[in-house]
Amino acid sequence: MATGRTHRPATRSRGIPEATVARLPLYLRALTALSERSVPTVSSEELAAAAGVNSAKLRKDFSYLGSYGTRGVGYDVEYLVYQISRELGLTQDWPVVIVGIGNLGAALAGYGGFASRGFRVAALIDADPAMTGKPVAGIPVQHSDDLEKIIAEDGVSIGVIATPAGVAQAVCDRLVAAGVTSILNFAPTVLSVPDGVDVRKVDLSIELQILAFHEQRKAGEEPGEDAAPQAAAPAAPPAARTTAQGGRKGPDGDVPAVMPA
Amino acid sequence: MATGRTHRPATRSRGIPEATVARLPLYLRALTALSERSVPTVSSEELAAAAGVNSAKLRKDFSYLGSYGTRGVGYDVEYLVYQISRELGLTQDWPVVIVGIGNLGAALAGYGGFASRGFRVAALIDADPAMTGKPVAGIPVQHSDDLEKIIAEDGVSIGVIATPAGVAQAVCDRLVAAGVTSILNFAPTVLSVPDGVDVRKVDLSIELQILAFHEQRKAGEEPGEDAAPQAAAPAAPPAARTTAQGGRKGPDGDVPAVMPA
DNA sequence: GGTTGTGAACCGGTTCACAGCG
DNA sequence: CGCTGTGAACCGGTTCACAACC
Repeated sequence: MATGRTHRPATRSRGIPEATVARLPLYLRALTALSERSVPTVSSEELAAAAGVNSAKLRKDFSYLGSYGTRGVGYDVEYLVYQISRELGLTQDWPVVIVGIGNLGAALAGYGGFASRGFRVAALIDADPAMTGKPVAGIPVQHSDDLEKIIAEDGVSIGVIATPAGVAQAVCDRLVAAGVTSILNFAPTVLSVPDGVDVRKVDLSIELQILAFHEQRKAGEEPGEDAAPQAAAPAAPPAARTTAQGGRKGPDGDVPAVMPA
Repeated sequence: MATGRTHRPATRSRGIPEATVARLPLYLRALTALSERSVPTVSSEELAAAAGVNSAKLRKDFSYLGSYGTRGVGYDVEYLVYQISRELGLTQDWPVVIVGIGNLGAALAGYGGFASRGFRVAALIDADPAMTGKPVAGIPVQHSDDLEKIIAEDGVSIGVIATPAGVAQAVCDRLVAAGVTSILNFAPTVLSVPDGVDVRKVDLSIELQILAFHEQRKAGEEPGEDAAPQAAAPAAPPAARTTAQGGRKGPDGDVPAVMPA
């Protein structure tokens, strides 16, 4: 989530927890698969397994949508597919623009999951004049000069930013000014937007770093093998750290005398 | 589930909250930018703004790492960069394999943020023999037959899956069997892995659906009443389902074909 | 003065366990 | 019976606000 608050004006009626909303697409995917196999009903247990969550959580999630199940039986697959789709707003068509048609943008344009589920790539936009007119994934790239016009004409409210980090904020500002109120950001930058605009980010490098953290810990936990290869440190002790870490240090003493040098 | 206990074996000492870990990369990025501008110190307030969080949260996060700040002054940028890097395990080199060199895989291979920060693309792997040997982002693609060998030889512990959903689980299984213990999954599937293996997923379509949910709500909030447009509803209420169980829905059930798939 | 570090209150979300119902 | 729906306990994380310290 980005800056400011946008949510819940005390509207307790439509109050679906954010965590639940984030899982609905997961349930929907599992249900769609069941639907394709013509499975008529599922129990919370089965569906939960397919979605990779536990059944209590799933039932609680569904309870926010209403009582769509049948005790002793389970959930009607088709019915639930429809209810979740509607709740997520997928019964309507969402035109989306992708800005920045580099490797990533091109990959996104061709991504299958994009076209499905009510999302439609309304336009591909790039600042490079050499790209203009070139079809990518069957859609001709348009020049960013026309960004505002494109958004207005197609009534686009969702924008995907796949530009270099350096221009992401500028692109974001233009998108927002043109009327976009939801942004999916692939650029490694923190975007700031006015209230009422939602931003979600997808950041490869952050994900990898989180994995590295756990990976490192796994290595350190193993028997004998001691962690912390402790590479050469960029020598940068805290300015006036002279008097030692007298008081508290960390959760538990951290490494002895943090001194890199 | 052998021990039921998975990760975090009562990690009392090194107990950094998961939410904090997820933010460290963000702080690191902001700090790196400051470092490049030769800024010597930052206050929690400034750094928090740059990272898009609030300062209390940032200070609390840092408190889990240790007392690395100076009261009345702030944090030493270089020192903090080092400490966070070390905490995240970025002071060592992490060889990574990318499996599935389609549009997305190729984009990832060339992604800048990948190479930086201690991650190194050790190999690109694809099942298509026509791809074998072809250089992508300067790295020759290898055939998936050699997956196990590649992982063993390079000591790869992090794998990125960018294959079609249909083969993602199979690829995952092979990666894990070969010794990979952290997986970043771009395929729209729930992967199941044994205990001790971490999986993080990046799912474009889920992100879009979450945005659509909020977008829909924004549209509905404007007027005083929240009566949804309500498209043609499917006849499948749970109540009347008493005996209808046997008569299955069959091919085009009664629900509007909301999605292609 | 300024800013960190942190106990304590608070809040959202998860899990438990069982009542309710088919 | 079996399975859903949900109140209540629980837990992790966020925010508050202030004491500790430079």
